[in-house]
Amino acid sequence: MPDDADKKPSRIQRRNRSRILEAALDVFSQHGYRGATLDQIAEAAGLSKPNILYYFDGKEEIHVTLLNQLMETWLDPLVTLDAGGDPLTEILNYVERKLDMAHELPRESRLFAGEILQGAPRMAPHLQAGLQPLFEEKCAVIQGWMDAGALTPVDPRHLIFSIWATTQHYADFAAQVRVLMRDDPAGQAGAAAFLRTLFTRLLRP
Amino acid sequence: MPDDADKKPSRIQRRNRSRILEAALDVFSQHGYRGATLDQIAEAAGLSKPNILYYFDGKEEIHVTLLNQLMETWLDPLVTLDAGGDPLTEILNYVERKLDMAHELPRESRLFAGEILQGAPRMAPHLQAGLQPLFEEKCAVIQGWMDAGALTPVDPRHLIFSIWATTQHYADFAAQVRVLMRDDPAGQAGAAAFLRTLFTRLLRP
DNA sequence: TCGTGGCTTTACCAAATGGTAAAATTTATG
DNA sequence: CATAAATTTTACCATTTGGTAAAGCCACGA
Repeated sequence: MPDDADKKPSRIQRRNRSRILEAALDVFSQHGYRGATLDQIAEAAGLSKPNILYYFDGKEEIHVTLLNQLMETWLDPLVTLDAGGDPLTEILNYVERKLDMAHELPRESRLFAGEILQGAPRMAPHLQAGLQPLFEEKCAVIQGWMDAGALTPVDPRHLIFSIWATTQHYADFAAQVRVLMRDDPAGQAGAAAFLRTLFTRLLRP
Repeated sequence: MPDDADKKPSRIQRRNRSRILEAALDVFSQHGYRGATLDQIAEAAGLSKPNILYYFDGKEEIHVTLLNQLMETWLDPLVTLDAGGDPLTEILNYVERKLDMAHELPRESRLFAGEILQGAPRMAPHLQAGLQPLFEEKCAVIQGWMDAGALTPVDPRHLIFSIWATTQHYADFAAQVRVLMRDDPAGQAGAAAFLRTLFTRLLRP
């Protein structure tokens, strides 16, 4: 059993586990947890279903593993928001990084969105333990900037929500955006410019 | 067969069909299309599974019916955006109505979000035929306001996306918002105030 | 009261799906 | 090379699930 946590994984184990996770990201993000099947994941990974169950204890473990890995990547832009930097620049850089992620990692964004949409049944602990402390830390940083008069005072919590919502929208609602933008190739740059304006005008004192 | 479109439905038919749709909204919005089962819907509706299939041809027809009904409600606030009104007031009223809907009809919001998230497999035609023309009409209205100098000029398409994203976020990501707001009872009013500030500062010339 | 047609239940079914046992095969190791 | 360990395949299985057939029930008009 490669699931034993005490031994270091072999070359084959690392390769196959990452193949499985890559395939599972595709399938889960497109069909949701329940909509994804082990057969689909197996085919996308180029492995047999029992072979997949040799590497993971079950469908749920694959999903949870994916979600855990995702949390790091996902929170990284917020982690790097620097209390010592220029306030408005820091916020605008955060927005830009989140928007880049929506464009570069749409599957991850949709996987996350699907999980939250259904009430975070397999992620509630991670939200509580991983996201909440970081969120409150950065809210305090932003509140400090506002108290110092460096930013227009607004509720930092809703500010962060609005950044998440507006950036992730381009990944999570891509099907809708595609229809309404009629494949405008300047769409991505347009979104960046719009959001820069939006948050600059909100926050510049 | 009550599915025949030529006869007017009986009292019982109307009652049971609406029971089924109400139950299905609960179940589909919570578990997604594939995650929902006819048994769950049947139990929630207080009917037997074959009885449900007496009123609807199958699972997919229930889902599509729900989506079709939803479209009207969903687009109504945008429909009522009035080219003759005061531009900023019209936009802020639109934001407010969308936010109210997110709070009052979260199941509908999540049903819609889930469908788009998975690429709108059962809704693409409706987006094209129902949403797109309305979207472009209202974009033109907003563009007109901007050209007249009544609003700060920004891309109206991204403006509308940002309104959808920020308002629906409170319904679609409620599980996350709940954790991070720690059940702050002033949360709803806070969101309304924040969004009013956000879009006022963006758009007021 | 007796049909008749609309509605509901009972008893199923075939396919899909998550998962397992164990044989077969490949890979690493002495 | 020989042997043990790791990996993969083959052949299954039990449950769930969307759906159906047909018998039974019930309200209502003649």
